[in-house]
Amino acid sequence: MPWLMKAEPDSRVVKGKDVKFSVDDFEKLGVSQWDGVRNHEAKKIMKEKMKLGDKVLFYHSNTKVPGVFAIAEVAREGYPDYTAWDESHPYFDAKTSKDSPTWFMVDVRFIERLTHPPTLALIKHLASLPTLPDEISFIGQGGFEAIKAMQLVNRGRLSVQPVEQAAYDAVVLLGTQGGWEELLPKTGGKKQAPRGKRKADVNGDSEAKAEVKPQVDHSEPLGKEEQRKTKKARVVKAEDLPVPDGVRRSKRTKR
DNA sequence: GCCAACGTTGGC
DNA sequence: GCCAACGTTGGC
Repeated sequence: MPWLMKAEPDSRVVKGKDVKFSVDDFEKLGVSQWDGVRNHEAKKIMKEKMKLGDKVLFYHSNTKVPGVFAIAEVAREGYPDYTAWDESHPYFDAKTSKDSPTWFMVDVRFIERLTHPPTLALIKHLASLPTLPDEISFIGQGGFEAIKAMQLVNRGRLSVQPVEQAAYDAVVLLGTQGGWEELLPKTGGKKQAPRGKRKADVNGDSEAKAEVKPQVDHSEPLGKEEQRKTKKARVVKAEDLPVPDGVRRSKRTKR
């Protein structure tokens, strides 16, 4: 089964380290570890569901133009995300032990860029249409329906999510063929549908991009622990495994 | 076990 | 930078 994985292409500093990972970074790296995911549902997918060779839509999130920028594939199946044990790491989790790892990751291999990266705006727009537009009839009715059902549209916050084969095929076709640009409302238009008010929504105004997000203090022995942290995937090169001598091979800061 | 408060995600 | 959505926490 294909998957969609989100990464943040813009710089964002966590615990003094930049956690950005863009399609450019990915292409240069070739194979990346998908570490830093701190959400149990996403973890479960990586630990148990993703299989060698499965295709992946590489998605840019929390950025100016969110969308699918490349395709990739699973290069190594789930194994413990050791970054959770490194206290200097942005996504250190004091509650996990090496004896029973809580967090898992996979390795993902870059395959190729999409020449017409399907944007979230496009995907949402298509999802809102009653019928398949002629301009993109090449995705077929099945592809159209599958896009409507994408979790990306219906469930924004999961950073690793399953994608139906038909949706994967349609997104790749859109990204390869293009021809959908005119379908979108012109720039400047804020087109988002009004969102419903929740009765008791409190928002502690969290970050703005590029802001240094204070790392959660794990020093306290109490509580319900790790479950709360949902961190976006941050990725390091596969060769950058924990090595005894601590040789730093990557120029990207990590741990 | 319900549900209000809280904190994070992530689009805009 | 703002704030809706939504997962999680914790009081009761």
